[in-house]
Amino acid sequence: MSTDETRRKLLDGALRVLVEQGIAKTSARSVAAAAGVNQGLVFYHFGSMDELLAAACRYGAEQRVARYRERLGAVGTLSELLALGRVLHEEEREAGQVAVLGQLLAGAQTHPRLGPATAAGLDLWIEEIERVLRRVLAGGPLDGAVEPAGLARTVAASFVGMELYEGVDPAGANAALDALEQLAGLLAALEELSLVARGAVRYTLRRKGRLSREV
Amino acid sequence: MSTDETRRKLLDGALRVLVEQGIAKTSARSVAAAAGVNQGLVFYHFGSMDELLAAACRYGAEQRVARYRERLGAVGTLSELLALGRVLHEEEREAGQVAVLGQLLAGAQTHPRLGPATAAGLDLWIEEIERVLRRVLAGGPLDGAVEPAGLARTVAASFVGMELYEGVDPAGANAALDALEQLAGLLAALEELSLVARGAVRYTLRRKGRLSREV
DNA sequence: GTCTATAAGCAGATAGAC
DNA sequence: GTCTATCTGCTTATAGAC
Repeated sequence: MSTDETRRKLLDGALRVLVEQGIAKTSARSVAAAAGVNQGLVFYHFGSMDELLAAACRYGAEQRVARYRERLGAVGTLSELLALGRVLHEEEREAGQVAVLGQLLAGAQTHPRLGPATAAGLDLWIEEIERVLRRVLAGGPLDGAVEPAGLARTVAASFVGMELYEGVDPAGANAALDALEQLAGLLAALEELSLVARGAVRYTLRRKGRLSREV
Repeated sequence: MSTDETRRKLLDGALRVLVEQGIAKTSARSVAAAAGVNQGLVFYHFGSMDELLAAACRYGAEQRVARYRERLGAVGTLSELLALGRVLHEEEREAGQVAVLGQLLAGAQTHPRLGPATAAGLDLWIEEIERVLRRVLAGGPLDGAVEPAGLARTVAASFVGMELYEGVDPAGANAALDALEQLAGLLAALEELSLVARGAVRYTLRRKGRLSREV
């Protein structure tokens, strides 16, 4: 069998075990079994379990982000971004892929090699989110008031937290997402304010921002 | 030694190992060593590791929530809540206690007994947050537009995600928190809008809400 | 590149002395 | 209630045949 094919099988197997059993049960044996290859090949191809997990993290994040790149690129308004967010959440929850990032984030505390790899995987998501946010916020009342780079990181981290929360309390997570939708809807609504109201809001936000910088 | 004292030592030991080594390295042996007691006592007092972890989760959450209950009760405005949130984040990050919830959330997928216990631990936080939100949002422009119960869950889940993110990218987490602060500051500023602007905003939000319910 | 076999060690959990 | 000793099974990782 070709090197690439076995490597790919192991990476897919690692992601599947992470999704189905969590980081605690993700061992060289369980991954090899899921991949349908011999256990020793984990170490032949990746050297250690840490390296396999790090590679799987990158591999999985690339796959998922590529899956949404086109749809994210088509987003032009905050409302559209919001709608895509809910779709994305449903699809990722079903596939269990965002929870994998949570598993790896938790495991990163023990496996030091895993920290940078997980951060890199998250960065792939953050990069896409930031690009969309920059486009969507431009010209609106939030333009200049919120840093897109930071907001993208907030969104990504919250998303991961939400997926982990969903694992222990699906009803609670649903209520949380509804509230988030309401909140984001309010922001989107701000963009449709009448001109006079918008002017007053912008004035107040600016004054507020200056004050808070002085304090 | 009394039953209670040994139990408490084991609970404290479990939390310490969870903070310092993560769920993956939290074993009966490591916890007993941290607690300074014999390994067999884990099973005498708790029956299994799952039960010990579940009990430690509740125990830790109760401790931490009690620590902030008074300060949370003194919060009267969104700005004050925001300021306390940042303080709370700093203190919890230092103690590593919120990351413990992340560790347990990740582990809950494998240890089924851990799921409900972790959800219960999170609920202690959510309950406090919800109470404050209800008080702070009352009368403001967001009153009636966002469900406090759902928003409290969003805040809690995002907080956990943020703590896990901080573990792999402290600079990124800091940028994320700054953006969150900007965003929350904008919401707080909305409460200080002039009367005419506030009326326009409320009108727009109501119309928007009705529309989105129709769609 | 892939296989089997195995080393060395840690896991959860229990039995029985004290 | 606490201790030691131990069972069983799983872990990462390697050596060496094919």
